[in-house]
Amino acid sequence: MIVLPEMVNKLTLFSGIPEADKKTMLEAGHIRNIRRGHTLFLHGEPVAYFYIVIGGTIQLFRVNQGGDEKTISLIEPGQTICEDEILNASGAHRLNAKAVEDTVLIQFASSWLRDNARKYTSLAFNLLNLMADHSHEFEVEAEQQATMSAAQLVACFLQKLCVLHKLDPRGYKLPYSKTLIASRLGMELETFSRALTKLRQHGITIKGSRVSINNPSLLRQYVCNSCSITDECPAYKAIHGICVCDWQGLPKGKRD
Amino acid sequence: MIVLPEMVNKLTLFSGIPEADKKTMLEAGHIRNIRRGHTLFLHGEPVAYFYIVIGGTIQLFRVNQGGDEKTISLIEPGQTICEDEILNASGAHRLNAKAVEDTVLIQFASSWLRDNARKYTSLAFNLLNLMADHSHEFEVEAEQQATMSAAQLVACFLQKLCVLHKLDPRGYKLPYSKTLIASRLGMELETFSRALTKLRQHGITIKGSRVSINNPSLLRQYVCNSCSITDECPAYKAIHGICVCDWQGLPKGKRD
DNA sequence: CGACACTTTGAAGACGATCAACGCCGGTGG
DNA sequence: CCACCGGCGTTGATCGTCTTCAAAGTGTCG
Repeated sequence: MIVLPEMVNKLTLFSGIPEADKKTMLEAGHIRNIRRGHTLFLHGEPVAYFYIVIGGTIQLFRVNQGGDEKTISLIEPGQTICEDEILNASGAHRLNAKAVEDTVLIQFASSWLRDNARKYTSLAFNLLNLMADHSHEFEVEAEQQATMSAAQLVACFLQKLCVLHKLDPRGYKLPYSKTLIASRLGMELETFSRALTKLRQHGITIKGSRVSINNPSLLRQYVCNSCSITDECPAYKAIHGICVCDWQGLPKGKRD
Repeated sequence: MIVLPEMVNKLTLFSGIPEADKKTMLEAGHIRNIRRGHTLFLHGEPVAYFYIVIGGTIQLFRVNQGGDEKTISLIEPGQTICEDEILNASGAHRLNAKAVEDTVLIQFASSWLRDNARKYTSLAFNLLNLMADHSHEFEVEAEQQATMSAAQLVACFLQKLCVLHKLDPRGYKLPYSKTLIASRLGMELETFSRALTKLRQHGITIKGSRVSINNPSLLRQYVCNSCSITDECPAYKAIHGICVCDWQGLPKGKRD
């Protein structure tokens, strides 16, 4: 018998399902360990499993013609992988996945997800919720990529890191390599590095992998100015706790 | 009593639901006409309805600080609006929507969607499918935006237009203004215009709103070279019929 | 201590955005 | 019928930002 970590039981994905049923459901899962740098699956392979990350980090990425990786997202403990690919008709992985560090996950046959979503309305609903949130995050990110400068993107990333990982903004360590972060932000390593330099003038200092955000105005809750209706942007706040969409510490199009 | 267009009955969204039940469900809808240029809803307003477009086109867009619009997507007959916002917890619109041309849609109270998804497993499943597809399309688009040059994006757009609207590539009329297309592709009108000029050298001619694609190699079914596994990219083909991800007629980084 | 991965810095070039001017066209009003 | 206007698209010039290539610097782990 497998002892599932307590956190899996508490996932909102399984909320609304009777405890007994949940227990049975989760017993179908198998623990899997992926060594740092090893591959979980590749683009084009058939979609066989649904995964829940328990420890470590999984990188989802594409490889373009030139051979370099573009990171789509980084999956952390408590998050899931492949729900969309399973629920989609295509049947093949659309991304590559590998472990950034030694990673532990639980895997379920993909039919497990489909069958249980059919059986438990709550699960189907939680999945709908999850996917709606994802696609919203994606929209926001796409807009930011298009609108903001490299330095702004980096600043937002560092801020979000604090909020989501509950780090102390006064001084924390980057959880990933700079190369990985640059790839995650869709920029070249050199651009990322130069962005860090610029941020020093705005109260964000980075030495090695040690970050500290000293500009107090970067730490309070933001109110979104870019909304067309009111001064507040509840949608953003609901998801991120902060409203990063209007971080304007670095006006665009201005020389240093 | 409202006479619903036949097409609504055939939507895959409602597949698997008994005809009688479907009929009752759909009778809850109200026809709504939106005049060209008029607004359907604004960012920040509460999410009140689920919409199915029957005729015309709805533009979903954001307005950024500078005041100009960034088009997120163009919704055509047979497509739906707001399913994600309804299934998401936030409760407020995250986008603006207006009619590009005179548009007809059916609207349902947002609770209608939630309740019926709870009642009919098939509907919940079809929604999951739909959203999984959307998020995939989004991923592809985000990648293309990041990878391809303006000219490549335009070429792909024109190609897709042929496929999705079943137009004759030898000569067809742009269904939208160039300003709108440019906004949809995330570029300035000037950039779009210059891209059209470049495409002439590659067998795509545009005069006014008349397009013709003369380069035969741009018309056959594409096989994806950028996949890491095989020569074929079933995921792309499944969705688009063509694999636009490897359109390389215009090598990047080369001067004209 | 040396090897190697990772990061920084510099210089040059490509690309798209922006600003400005102009051309084209359809509509309106005198 | 003509003059004027506004919406829309094109073209040119300039400028900022990011990428690319190249080389040097830093850190870590055997």
